[in-house]
Amino acid sequence: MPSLDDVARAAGVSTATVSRALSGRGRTSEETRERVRAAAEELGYVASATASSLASGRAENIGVVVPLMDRWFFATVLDGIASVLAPHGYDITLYNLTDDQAQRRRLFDTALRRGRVDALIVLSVELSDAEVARLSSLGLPVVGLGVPRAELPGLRVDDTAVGRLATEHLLALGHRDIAHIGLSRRDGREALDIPTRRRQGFDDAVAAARKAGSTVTARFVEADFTVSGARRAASALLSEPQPPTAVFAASDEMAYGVLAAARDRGLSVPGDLSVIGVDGHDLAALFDLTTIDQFPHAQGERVGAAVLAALGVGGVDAGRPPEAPLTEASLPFHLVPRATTAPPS
Amino acid sequence: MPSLDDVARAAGVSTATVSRALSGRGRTSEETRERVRAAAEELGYVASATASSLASGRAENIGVVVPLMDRWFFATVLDGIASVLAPHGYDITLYNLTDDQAQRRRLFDTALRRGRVDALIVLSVELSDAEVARLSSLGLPVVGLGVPRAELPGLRVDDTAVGRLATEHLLALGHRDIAHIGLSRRDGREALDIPTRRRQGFDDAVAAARKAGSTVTARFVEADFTVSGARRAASALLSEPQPPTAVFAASDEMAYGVLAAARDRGLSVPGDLSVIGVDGHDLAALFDLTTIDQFPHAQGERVGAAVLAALGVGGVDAGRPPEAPLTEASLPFHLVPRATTAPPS
DNA sequence: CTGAAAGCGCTTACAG
DNA sequence: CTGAAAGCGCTTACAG
Repeated sequence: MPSLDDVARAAGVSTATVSRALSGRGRTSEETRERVRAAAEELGYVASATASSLASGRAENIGVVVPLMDRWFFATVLDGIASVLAPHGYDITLYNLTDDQAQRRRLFDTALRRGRVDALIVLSVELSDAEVARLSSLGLPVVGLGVPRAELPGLRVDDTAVGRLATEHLLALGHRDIAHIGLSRRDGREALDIPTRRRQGFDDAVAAARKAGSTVTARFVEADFTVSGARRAASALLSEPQPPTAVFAASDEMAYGVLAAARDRGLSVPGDLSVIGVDGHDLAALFDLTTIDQFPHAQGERVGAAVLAALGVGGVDAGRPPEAPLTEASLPFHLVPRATTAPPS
Repeated sequence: MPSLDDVARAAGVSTATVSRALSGRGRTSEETRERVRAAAEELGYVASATASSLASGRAENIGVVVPLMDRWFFATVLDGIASVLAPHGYDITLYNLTDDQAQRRRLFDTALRRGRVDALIVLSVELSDAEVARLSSLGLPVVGLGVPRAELPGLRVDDTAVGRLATEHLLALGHRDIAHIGLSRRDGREALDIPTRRRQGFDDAVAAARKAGSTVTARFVEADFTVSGARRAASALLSEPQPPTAVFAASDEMAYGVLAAARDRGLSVPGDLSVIGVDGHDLAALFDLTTIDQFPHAQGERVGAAVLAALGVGGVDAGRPPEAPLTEASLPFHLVPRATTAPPS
């Protein structure tokens, strides 16, 4: 691999000039720039990322902290992030955050503190106070996506509104016995996480319907965010003497589990049971699943653009203080009615 | 962020000693090592990744080249890779390889040549000769997974055998009119890519059955590797006057498309049509889909272990020349019979 | 606009 | 076992 010196020698200028000509930082005459470029091209020179970032303090690399890399949602968001970062020359390094405490310590105490990235994107993980403090002490721009922490600037969907919308859809169809399958943390602390917000929206919509005079039976069933978890929970629910006529599942994958449980028990959808999910999953159309699409790819693009803005990279947004638009729960979502929801028979 | 100097001062030793004590490279007295560790701990010191890699030539970072980051298969493989690399302190930087030529040039001519990674994992992408040459000129260990290139050491499944196994399963059930939905490149060049190999297996199995005296009708239908692509292709196929009694889809996601097409046309599965896929997809159990599982998570673990071995990291394998086991098509796969395949009625 | 030189924060022969 | 010193390959004030 050729070095800066090789290019300098070939072009007959100093290394300083080569650096300036190639990076575009600092002045260079048009003519010199051309000569340097030609020499670099000729030699196949590419600046060493590590030398460059040691000298400049810029890593041109963004860290992305993800839970569950193999989940469709995160993979899709990641694809969205990459699609906006790559054209600006930023690489992405991946940090997988699991529930394993030793691994989390390794991540927060070591991996993230090695100065490898210019900024961090954190995707819907729940962080302890100590972890949030760790993140702040990094001295880097950190942008969250769906992170339930007011301290971190971040983008998110208004998941309470999402839960409300899903529930209202079922109520509007005439359902009066509705179950919500999801998660809910009511451990004293202010619960801002996505599952709890969705459940809150469910509760709110039910309360509003009751206030308006409807008699609504509402149940909440806990299940983890997987197909099989929801399938088990739904199986139990549907074998009760008086099963609900509609289920709001907290994610599309959970909704698939509900569909499977209904099929297992010989219930027809939407004849015997209406089902609605959340996400806009890849296969939702295949299942004809009514869902609330939250455009995960676009979310990735937005959060990617947000870090670029925080770093002062790119177009008009450069340098703009990103706080204002970032702390809002402003990401779009949209009800997609399909064949798994209908009026109760 | 504290630096090496700070630690050296606090521990009352030279920076050289700190470096040795903390990295474990070179001799240090037990006592000094402890003192240095304590000082580092106390200060919260973590070595700068960029300075360290500039000085040592080791980046402790592995590049992973992926097509289609949002595909379940690749996300799962990636998760497997991360699970073996992270415990060894290796980070992962992601390089998304699309079909966009400009983007590919940027990747091969610049991004990969910046010296950011110690080794590269390349996941089932098809590379031009120039790109393979680029990869070799990097002077780094490169390990492929499902890359159809003899020049690159790599792991792969014997996809011809996979295609044969799927087809034999249908033949063994008694099907004599079988279609394969997939891809096949017959452009003169030796076609070693996964889709073509699977089709080759299909052809081989059919030929063998004929040789053994069976009268078999076999058709090949081209479709891209998506649910909707396969759905369209299957729709056309199933509306022919004499549709096949069984379909071998080249991936599980394609099989989902076939199931949807059958449902669209009111055909029952497996009553009117048997369907088999390949992958061992997340949702295959949900669909009761017969498939050939290829254990993608384990594939990721294997290829992760292979690069570690190539770098001489970790246990017994360190330094072992990885060529021999790596060029074989030795990754396991397994038929998982479920409810979408049965004898023809 | 261009160059000489210091410096980014580590690692590693080389001596002792 | 430990330290002084060179060096990894760039970038960037500072002069001119």
